[in-house]
Parts: sequence; C-alpha cells; structure tokens
Amino acid sequence: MAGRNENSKRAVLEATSEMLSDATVQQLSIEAIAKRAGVGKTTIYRWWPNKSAVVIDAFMEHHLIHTPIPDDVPVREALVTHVTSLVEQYAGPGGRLVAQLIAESQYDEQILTAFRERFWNGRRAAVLELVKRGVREGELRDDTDAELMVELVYSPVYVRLLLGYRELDREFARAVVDAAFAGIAPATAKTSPGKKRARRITRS
Amino acid sequence: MAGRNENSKRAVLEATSEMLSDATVQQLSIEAIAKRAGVGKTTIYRWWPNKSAVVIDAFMEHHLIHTPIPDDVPVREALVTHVTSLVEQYAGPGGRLVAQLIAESQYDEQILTAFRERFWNGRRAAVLELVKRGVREGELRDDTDAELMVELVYSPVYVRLLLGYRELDREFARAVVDAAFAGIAPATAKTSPGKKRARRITRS
Amino acid sequence: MAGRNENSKRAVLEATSEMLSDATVQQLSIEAIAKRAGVGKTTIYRWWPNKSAVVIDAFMEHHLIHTPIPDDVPVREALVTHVTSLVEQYAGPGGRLVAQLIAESQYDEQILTAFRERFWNGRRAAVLELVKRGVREGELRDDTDAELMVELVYSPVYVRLLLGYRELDREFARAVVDAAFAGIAPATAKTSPGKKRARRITRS
Amino acid sequence: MAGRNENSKRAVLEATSEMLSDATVQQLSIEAIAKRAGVGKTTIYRWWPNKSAVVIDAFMEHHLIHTPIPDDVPVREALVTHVTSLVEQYAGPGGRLVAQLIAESQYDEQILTAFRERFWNGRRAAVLELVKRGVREGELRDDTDAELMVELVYSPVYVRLLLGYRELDREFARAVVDAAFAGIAPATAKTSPGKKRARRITRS
DNA sequence: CGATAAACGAGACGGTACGTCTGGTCTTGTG
DNA sequence: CACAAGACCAGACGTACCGTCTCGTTTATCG
Repeated sequence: MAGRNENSKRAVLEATSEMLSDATVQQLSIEAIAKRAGVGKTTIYRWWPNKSAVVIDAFMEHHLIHTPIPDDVPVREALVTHVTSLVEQYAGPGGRLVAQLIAESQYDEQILTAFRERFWNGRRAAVLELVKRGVREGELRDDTDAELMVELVYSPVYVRLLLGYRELDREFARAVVDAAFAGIAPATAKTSPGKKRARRITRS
Repeated sequence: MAGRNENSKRAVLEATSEMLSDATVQQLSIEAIAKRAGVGKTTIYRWWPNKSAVVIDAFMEHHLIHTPIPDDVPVREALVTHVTSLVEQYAGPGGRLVAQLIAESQYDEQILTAFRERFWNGRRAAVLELVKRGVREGELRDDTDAELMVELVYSPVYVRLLLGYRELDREFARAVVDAAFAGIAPATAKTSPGKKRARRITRS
Repeated sequence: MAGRNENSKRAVLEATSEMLSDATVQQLSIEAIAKRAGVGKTTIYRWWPNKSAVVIDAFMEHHLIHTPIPDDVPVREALVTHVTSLVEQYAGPGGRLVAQLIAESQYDEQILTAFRERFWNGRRAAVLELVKRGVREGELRDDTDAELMVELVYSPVYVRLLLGYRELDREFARAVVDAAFAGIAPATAKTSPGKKRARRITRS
Repeated sequence: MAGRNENSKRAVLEATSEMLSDATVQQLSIEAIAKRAGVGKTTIYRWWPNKSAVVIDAFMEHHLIHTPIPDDVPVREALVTHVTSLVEQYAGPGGRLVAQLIAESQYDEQILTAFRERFWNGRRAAVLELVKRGVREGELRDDTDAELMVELVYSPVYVRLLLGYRELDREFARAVVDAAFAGIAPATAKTSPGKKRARRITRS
C-alpha cells in the first residue's frame, strides 16, 4: 500500500499559501495550485474535498493566528490583550483570508464546520476559561452567561472584518471589551433594569 | 433609453428573485437568469456590473426586510422589538440570502458598498435615532457611544447568521439588547469601572 | 441569431490539417486543435460531434484524393488508370490518414457512415458507371455483377493499405484489375466453371 | 526467485476476454482489467507492452477462429468451404473484435505485426498450400500468382468486415472465390486478353 | 529448511485530455 | 434600430486513465 506522500501535501499547502498573498480564495483554482505545486490535480482531489478545504489547511499551517491570553492580570485586561492582538492580526492580510473563509462557508456546510471547529471553538474555549476565572475571582457576576460573553466580545470584531464598517484597531478592541463588561445604561439607574438585567443576561 | 428596457429590467429582477428561492447566489448564473427572463445576456450586462448587483436589486424589490422600531415605548423595549423582528426574518430564507450577499461582498468592493448602504446604514440610522431619543429621555447616559451601540446590537446577530454558531431566536435578541444595556460586571462593584466605564465606552 | 463564424470553422480545419501531417488521429486532441486554431473548445464541440468528424472534414478540404477515370479508353484500361492513381495516393501520407479513419470507424458508427458516404460511395458510383459502359460496349459480360466488381477492385487496395501486407504500387494496381477481369482458372478449362461462373458471379 | 505466477496471467486474459463481450477495445482500460482480474497494474505492464497486446492474447486464447480447409475436394470447393466458415465467424462477435484489432494496428506497428503473424500468415499459408495443390492437380494454371490469390480471396471479406459495406454471408464467400477463379470478361472473348491475362496475372 | 529476492496486490504519484460549464464580449437577424 | 438570441474565446471544473513508482506481502527456489 502506497500511503500518503508528505512531500505532495506540503507542496500543495505551500503553493496555496503563497498564492493566497496575491489572490482571493475565489480567484485561486485547483488547477493553478496543482501547477504551482508541481502536483497532479488528482492528488489534490484525493486528499481534499474542495478548494476551501485546501485553503483552510494552508491557512492553519502558515498563517496561524496567535492570540495570547495572559493569566496573571485581571480578566478584563486579559480579554483586552487578547482581543487587541486578534484585532491587530485581522487588520493584516490574515484578516482578509479569514473573511473569505467565512464567505466560502456560506456555500459549503463542511467549510463552515471546519471553520467553527478550527477557529471559533479554540477562541471560545479560551474565553470560557477566562470567564470561569473571572467568576471565581469575583471579577464577574456568578450568573454571567459565558457563551453570550464569547459572542459579545468576538462578534463586533468579525462584523468589522467582514463589512469593513469601521477600522479594526486597538481602540475598538478595548471599547468592545469594556462594553461587554459594562453596559451603557445610566450608572445611577435604580429602576427595574438593574434586577432584570441580571436575570436576562443569564441564559439557560 | 427606450421604454422597452423597463420590461427587461423587471423581468430580470423577477427571474432572479424566483431562482433565488431554490439556489444560492453562487449557483445562479447570468446565463440562467437571462434565459429564464427571456432576455439577452447583453441586456443584463448593460444594466448591472455583475451577478451580485442583480441579486441585491432583486432582493431589495422582493424580499425586503421590515423591522419596525416603535417610538412609544422605552428605548430598550423598542430595540428589543426591533432586533427580535430582525432575528426572526434572518432565521428564515431571507437570512440565507443576506449571508450570501455578505459572502459575495468579500470578493467585490462594490457589493460591499452596496450592501452597507442599503442594509446596514438604514438600520444604523434608525438605531442612532433611537439612541438619541434614549439620551434625551434619560434612558441612556449622555456619553453613550451611539455607533458602538449599533455594532454591539447587530454584530452578534450577523455572526450567528453567518456562522450558525447558535440559534437565531427571540431569546437571543433580548439577551443581546440587555447585554448592550447592562454589561456583566458585578452590580455591586464600587471600583473604578464605574467611572472608567463611562470614559472607555465613549469613542472619540 | 448569431450564425456560424466561417473564420472559426476554417481555422479549426486548417489547424487540424496541419497537425495531421505530424501526428496520428489518435494523437490529436480537441484541446490541442482548439489551441492551435485560437478557438474555444466549445466552438469545436458546437459544430462537430467528435474528433474524427473534424478530421474527416479537414481531410475532405485539404487532402482530397482525385482519381480520374478516363472515358475514352477501354474500360479495363480506364480502371487500371483509376486504381493506379488511387494506389499512388494511398501510398503517400494521405493513405495513412485514410487508414486511421477506417480505424476510427470501428468505434463510431457515424464515422463509418461518413467514411462510406464521402469516400467509398463516390468511387463506387464511378466504377458502377464504368461497368455499365463496359457492358454496353461489349467489353464486359451482360451479367457482370457490378457491385461485386467494385469490391474486387478496391478491397485488395484497402487491405494492403491497412495491413501493410505488401507494397502499394502500380504493379499491384494492374494485377488487381487484371484479376478482376480474368480469373485464374486454366484458360483451357472446359468444365462447368464456364457456365457456373456466369451464374455465380451474378448477384441477386 | 518468486517465479511467474501463471494465475495472474490467466486471470488477466480471462478478465479481458469477459470484458470484451460488452466493450470495445477502446473502451477497455488497463486499470479496469487489473481491477476485474484482481491484479496489480504493474503485473500487466510487466508481461504485456500495452492494451492491444493483452487483447490479442486474450483473443487467441478464447475466441480463436477455426477455418478448416478440406483436402479431399477440388481446390475451388475447398476454398469456398474455408472462406464460408471464415465469413460466418466474422459475422459474429469475433468479427467485431478482429476489426478493432486492425483498427488498433493503425496506431501501433507492433500490434500490426502481431496481427499479421497470428491471423493473416496462418490463413495465407493455408491458401498458398492449397494453390500449390491446385497447380499440381491441374485445377489452376501453372503461373498462378499465389500471393495475389491470397489477397483476392481475403480482401473483400476484410473490407466488408471493416466497412460493413454489405452483408458478410455465404453467398458472398462463394461469389468471391468464384470471381477469383473466373474473372468477368466475356467468355467468348478470343482476343488478346486470354494471353495477356496470363501474363498480367503473374507477378514477379 | 530458512533466507532471499522476484513477483505480487494495492494504490499514490505527475500528467494529459476529456466533455461541460460559465464568464464576459461580439455579431447578427428580426420584430 | 434595439435587443433576443446566441456564437465567440478563454479557461476551470471534476473524472478517467495513463505509465511509473513505492510499498509491504507472499512464495518458491537454492544455498
């Protein structure tokens, strides 16, 4: 039995990676990747179901985004650090690629799944951990909805990435984290919201 | 331009609209639209720069999403109503289409612009107005960052739409609005956050 | 309606014709023809069902074989002249091509039909005419089976062409015609063959 | 040493033989043969240079055509018997295969050689023998061109096989042999043809 | 009788070409 | 005389096989 040739795999991912710096995912073609990698098209189709799968793998190998979460500072600051570095990386070429992967996901359930598993879930887990610490150390309310927290913190980043609505910068990162921690109702409000808020924000 | 072409235009948009109920934007082809509309390909290219532009127009004509914002209830409730109806519409077939338009936007600046102008800005303006009212009526702090508010409220909706991370439902709509209004730090906190929060959340 | 572009057609046939001088029909590819002709593959597939059809057309336009049949000499001599010139042309590059067309015919009924109609039937008709004259002028027996005559005269030529069994030359052309006219039984034979022959050779 | 595995060889030929009843030589692929035979492609390439070689071997083993030539009847009748049985076999599925082998021969000199050696030469030798007997026993003229005889008798059969010009049947077999023995000039002719014929028909 | 080297099955590899599809442009005949 | 109809060039799609090339795994002498 033959077994997979690691050289081919590497060549494909490398070629893809290189080409992605000049072209969009849509512009890439399996044919061009194969030619650039010096590999038969069949070899690509043998190991990947489609173009986006190749792109995801290439991205994971060469463009991996590292977003450290310090654990020796208050949770809020740790989050700011984390989101800031995420934002900074998404502001570069890697961001365009991630946006395109999300685009491809709209047409292929498998890409969507892969994207969620390889990008979203990793970060989500880190934030969940962080929230747990925050609760433990009293920095967050006991009934904090951690999952919602994940979405509150990341969603604006992804929307800016996708819609280019406004700049992806550190200011923005801090504002988002602050908002997630604070809310914007008048600090003096003594009305029901105070209580309701706690209830509402908790998700089953 | 001859009167004749209004018919063609309408036929194209109608054909596109019909076909979109069975197919993704990617699956549509100018060729197929032309055939179904009984129109020459040239005619389409004369009036629209590309497929996505046709789709946007078709969507605006036939699938328009209405998300009322009541003005006789507290801002927070008005927002909940608004986001809830948005979420409900995005949970249906219209949502899939919007997601695909965002996807197409990643590959064409013009689509992105069109999308922002026709979808995002409309809602954004409504929310800005609402925030203004909230400030005026004392329901929101004077220094509320209205633009940030827009993002805080909509982003999680779009991210769930695109990543299908969790269900798009009314629970979620309310939770998101509540979060935007509240924040999740301990209610009893007397620390700096109180003041810092105000400063931080304000954007220059 | 658009209507066929004569330039494209000509370019395809010319390219095919040129390439056929260096390559076998099997070695030709639609892709290569399209490239050489500066034409889209689609255009070829639009007008011809397959490679062999293109080759037949190209051959008819550029390599056509002319085999005159004089009508002012005895039928036998006219036939010798005709077969000789056929043989001489088949001995050249045109012969290889005809052989390959017969080969292709084994895999495609349409090619076979086209081949018979465009090559075989033309010659056959000429020989039938000739036989008619021969009978009229008393050079051939009244009951001559003209169709059989066609086969007797051409078959050995085609078999030598295909099997390369022996040289295709003028000697051979004359021998074949003579044989068709003569037979090889002893001239002195007084046996039944004389009569039977007449009956047998006539086909219903 | 491992030694050649006769099982593999047999399996390949058997698989080929079976597949040939449903498919043309062109449609067969080494890959399919290997799979059907439960054999590695390498094994096939080790023992045969190409597809046609496998087909020839398979044909020789399973579809061999037997065409008896009786030696106790006049040569003419013996020939009729022989050609009749040849014609009858070629009218069946074996004929299609032989035609395809001739087709393949146009693209590969080795196939042509193999075909001539294994099919043509055998029959040719038998006919040569027969002609020798005919001359010895006075049934044929001394100067009979035996090689030409071979071609005269077989060519029409092969041409009908390849071009499907008309039916391959016993009528035809007899007509061809008669023609070879007789010629078609008027029986009463006392002119030169009688002598010329003899001269002409003799080949150096 | 156990080592050893061939031939073996499996199947991955770099390639070529297939026939189809769509994109975006150009051409033509018709209503 | 505008426009539907559709032909045009271009080139990617995903598939089928090509002939070569490892891979372990039989096997079947021969040392």
